[in-house]
Amino acid sequence: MLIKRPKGTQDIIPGTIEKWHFLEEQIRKICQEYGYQEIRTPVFEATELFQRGVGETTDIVNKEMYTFLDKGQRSITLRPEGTASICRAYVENKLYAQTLPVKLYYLGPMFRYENTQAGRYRQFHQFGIEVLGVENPLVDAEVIQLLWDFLQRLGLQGLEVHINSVGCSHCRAVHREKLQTFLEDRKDKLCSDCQSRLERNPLRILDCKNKNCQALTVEAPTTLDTLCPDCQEHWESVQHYLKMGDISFKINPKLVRGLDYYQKTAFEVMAKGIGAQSAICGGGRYDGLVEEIGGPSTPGIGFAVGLERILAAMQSQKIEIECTDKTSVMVAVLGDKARQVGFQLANQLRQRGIIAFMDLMGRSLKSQMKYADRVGSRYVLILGEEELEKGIIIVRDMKLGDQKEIAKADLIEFIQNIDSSEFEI
RNA sequence: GUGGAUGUGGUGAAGCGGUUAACACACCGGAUUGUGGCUCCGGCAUGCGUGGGUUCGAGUCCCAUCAUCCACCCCA
Repeated sequence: MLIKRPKGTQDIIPGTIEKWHFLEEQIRKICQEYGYQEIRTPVFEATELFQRGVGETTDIVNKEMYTFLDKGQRSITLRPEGTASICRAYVENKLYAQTLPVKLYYLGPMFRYENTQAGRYRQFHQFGIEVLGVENPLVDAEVIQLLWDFLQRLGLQGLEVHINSVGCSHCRAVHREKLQTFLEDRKDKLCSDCQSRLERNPLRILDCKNKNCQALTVEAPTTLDTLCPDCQEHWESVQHYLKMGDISFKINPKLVRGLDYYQKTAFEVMAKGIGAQSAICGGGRYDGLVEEIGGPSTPGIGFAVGLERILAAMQSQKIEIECTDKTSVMVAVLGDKARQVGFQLANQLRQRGIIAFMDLMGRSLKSQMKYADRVGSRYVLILGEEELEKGIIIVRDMKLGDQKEIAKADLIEFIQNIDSSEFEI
């Protein structure tokens, strides 16, 4: 093997692609039901978009971006997530001039330069939704509701929805100070990562995985402790609506998303069965992001789910994705003349919307039968010299193991109206 | 970026210094003239990730390198 696929990428081949089709169908269906419209943005953007949008202090921007210079010396980055691009598109296409809210969904590949492991890839796929223009906490609940609904429809069990409020920029500033004061005394005991976080982004210390740091932050002030009256009201309202929606959620005051743009509501969904990874979805509110990108002050909220992780969770829970094979017709021929007639026949069948194909390998009749069996064709049309002379075609039902002679002139109609009872003795 | 495991045909895998690299599945072909699923027979690795080295001799030992998987960090 001379050339292999790049690390962390995947070929989705027949046998697996059906699962993706199924997921994609479910996504489109539920989004339509909730009144969301699809948006497609480029898979690469100006690097600056993510630096500003996702945030300079994040891991994504610091170490995970696929960045390169194009031939015009522009710094380009393969999108590591969807929200920044969508806010950019919202501003660039002046969607804010349309009836609000703007409710969008997207589906496609994202890129992050990381070392791979179970449930983690360099090219992976996300489905996400974004609602722009709504401050009302009702939308926070609706977004989580859609998410929950989606996951339930897939049949996933044992999921945990964690939610938190990280407050607005005002309460964040208050919290930041309190937290820094609190941690200042214990600075020496923090891990080296957290020591540098203390200055740049102390909030992230709260969800450090280091056991030491976790112990140190047990008593630390959380964002929930320092919410301003507005944020507090919003937070309570979100919970109220969620309870109405019959969603079981856990309040996790230590939940801090890895992206800088989140404000107020933040949430994650955890699942088992995807290796050391557990998050299958993350989301939250990003009220300042559109403005940051140069648009009008616009509230926003959304989430993104990892499709590979959804599929992994489904597989570990043994949730079968049904792939119904459509009935197909295989045209088996014997001899050159028959092949030509068969070629036309297959064409005619396809014109009527029937799945029909021939052997392309020049196989013997026996092998053609075998092939039809392998690929699961329900019917085989057998056409040889004899049949040509008599002006008939043999129609064999592979499932019942019966066959019938049909006049060539009647064949198309016969296949179209086929009913397996025709073959029963 | 760091650590661990593994690398033999399409797949799963034997082989653990010595003639032509087991076996199973898959695939292809055949078992009297034109018919699948069962059975039987036959075919299918000039090579054991790659490059060095040790040795009379290496898939089998040593070194390097690459790749894959898993884990840390973080996230989808």
